[in-house]
Amino acid sequence: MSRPKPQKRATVHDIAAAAGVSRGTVSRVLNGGYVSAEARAAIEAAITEVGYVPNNAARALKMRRSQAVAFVALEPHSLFLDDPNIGSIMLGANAALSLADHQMVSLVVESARDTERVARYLSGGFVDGAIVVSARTRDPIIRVISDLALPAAFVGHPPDLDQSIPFVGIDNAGSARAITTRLRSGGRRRIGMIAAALDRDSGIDRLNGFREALGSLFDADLVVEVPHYDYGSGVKGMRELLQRDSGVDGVFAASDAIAAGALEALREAGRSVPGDVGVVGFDDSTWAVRCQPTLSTVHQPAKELGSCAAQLVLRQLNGEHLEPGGQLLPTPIVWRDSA
Amino acid sequence: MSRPKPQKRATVHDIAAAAGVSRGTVSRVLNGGYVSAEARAAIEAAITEVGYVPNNAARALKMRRSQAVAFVALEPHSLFLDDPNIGSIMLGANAALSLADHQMVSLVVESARDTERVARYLSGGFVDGAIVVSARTRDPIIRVISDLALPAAFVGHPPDLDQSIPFVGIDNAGSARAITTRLRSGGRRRIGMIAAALDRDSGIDRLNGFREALGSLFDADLVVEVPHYDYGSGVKGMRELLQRDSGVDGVFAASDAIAAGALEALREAGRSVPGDVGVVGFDDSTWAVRCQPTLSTVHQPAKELGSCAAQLVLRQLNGEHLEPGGQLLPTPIVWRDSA
DNA sequence: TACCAATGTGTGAACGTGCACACAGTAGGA
DNA sequence: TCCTACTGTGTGCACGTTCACACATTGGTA
Repeated sequence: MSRPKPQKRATVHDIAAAAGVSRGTVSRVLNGGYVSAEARAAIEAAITEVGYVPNNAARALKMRRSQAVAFVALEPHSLFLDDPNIGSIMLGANAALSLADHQMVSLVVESARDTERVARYLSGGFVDGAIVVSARTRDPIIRVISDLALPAAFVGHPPDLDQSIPFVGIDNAGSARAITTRLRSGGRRRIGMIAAALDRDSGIDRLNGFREALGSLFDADLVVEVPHYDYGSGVKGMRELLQRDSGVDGVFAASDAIAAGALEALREAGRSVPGDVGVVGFDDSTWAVRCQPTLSTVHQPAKELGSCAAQLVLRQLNGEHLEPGGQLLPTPIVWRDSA
Repeated sequence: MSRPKPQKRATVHDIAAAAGVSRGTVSRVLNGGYVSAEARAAIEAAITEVGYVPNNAARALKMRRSQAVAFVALEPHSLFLDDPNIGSIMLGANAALSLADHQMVSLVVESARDTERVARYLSGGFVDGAIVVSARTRDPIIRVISDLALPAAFVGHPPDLDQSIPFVGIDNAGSARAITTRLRSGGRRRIGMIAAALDRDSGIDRLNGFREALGSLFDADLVVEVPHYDYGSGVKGMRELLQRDSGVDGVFAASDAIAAGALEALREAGRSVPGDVGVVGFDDSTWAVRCQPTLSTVHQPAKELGSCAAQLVLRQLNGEHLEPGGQLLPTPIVWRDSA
């Protein structure tokens, strides 16, 4: 595994020599400062001629800044493919970082091997900060960031999140309460839930909100737990729910993908939606409009979540001291056909 | 915008001092070499005590290698959200790079501003190579990579691709021909196509394959062009196709998302599928199984595309000289209910 | 004349790392 | 005894950049 060095590239020295000046002057042309018109012209000519590009690694070493921010997706396999929010969050973060002339680099964490490598990468000076999405309780990455005091922001927050790290999220409990209440106000009495991802704040809070909204109507037997927010979990979860109680007339699915799966299972079982059973989801993802019937759901401002998280990191990078805690973005309910 | 430097971090000097040895010995502990047992023990103790982490930026500068490979997604907005393949390709690439202990960093290019910044990033020494997905004809990024002679691989290849850059793809024309032929062999006569992304090789080749398969049956009037591979384009495209000829009995959609949209438009128009109209898609994405009816489609080995592209980059990084050209992965046809 | 400010340029040091080299001590064989 | 091989350690340099400083020239003012 002997790896040949890449071919030599032009440096500030080379263009200084070509333009007949010193490297200091070249640096001033690149970064601003007093430079005479003729020197500037000669240097710019030399730069375009040899096709010089500055070496970011050297700059990062000297400046202790890379102008890059990591976007860490702590996602198991299926989620990354089925969760439509992650893409929107990324695009929102990228847009905000782009405006501040920062490069977003996104890192996928799938395995333990990935975790260790990403931790090394984050601590190695290649990035100035990090946006962390969908962290689970006690994820090692959180520890690394906290130990390093790397400027960071979370999208959603795990229960044991270090209080010094700011976050942006939505009011999962409140939103779940609101949509469950509306479902209930339609006159439905036997309302179940397909709960998912109970190792994350989002999963736990949605379940809590559901329980609060039902009050005395709540029946723990009508809560089916599935591991992930995906379609397949929805199909299985709904089958299980029907088996536990064939009289359910309402279902709160912890995500749109789960709701779509539930619709499939209900079709299988010959139940009509919303006639026999009302179904509501969560996310307002592309799933919501392509289902039959279209889903009533909680709109999640994914793009805004991304850009807000980016802002939180950028503000820390500018030396601002953020008061601890986070902010919650509003989540309007979208009422469609499924309930 | 005065930005404070991050707090000082421990360096090799610090742990050398703490362990009572020289920096060279510390370096040998980290990278292998002759070190006595007691020196090693003292150094390792010092490392864990002060929580030392090596500075990758300095290492990258010295070694001219970063152990990182860029994954460049040249995707307009809608595609990144609607194309399920991009996620699988990413995961495949990440897995392969992970095994070789390389960090995958993915960069999103949405705007002209992004293009310029990503070009700078790629040329700045932060990555050793690049995987480029879904490049369009004459994309500036291609030029940058080619000028820099950055080890790279493409997933799919634009028509004017520099021959020295290897690629991995699928036989779009052959696959389109195959599935169109099977659709035709069911006895259908008025077969249309919803063609998309005609500024890319994939879009062009799928259209060509369709034309070849139909031969004399081909009617240019039954080809509707839409800009993207997404659901919305499918709905609009199918409406347009029905307007042009209400007698169509078969449709080849350039992607599963488009096919799903077409199903929606057909439902709107009161046509049954596959009774009145047979529909086939392309990608075998999650769309295919969640449609009603489920889609007959071309399976695209997204994960393998990602890992193959990663291998191509890794081989160049190991100094291997690749013969020009690319490789095409097989694409089995999956026959389901929609045709 | 002497002094200061403004403009323009060159030089040395440092960021943190890895590697080549020099050097020291020990052991074994001719 | 001398030469060589092996193990172990310290030092100087280079990677490419930016910044602080020194220095030079000009023109205006006390």
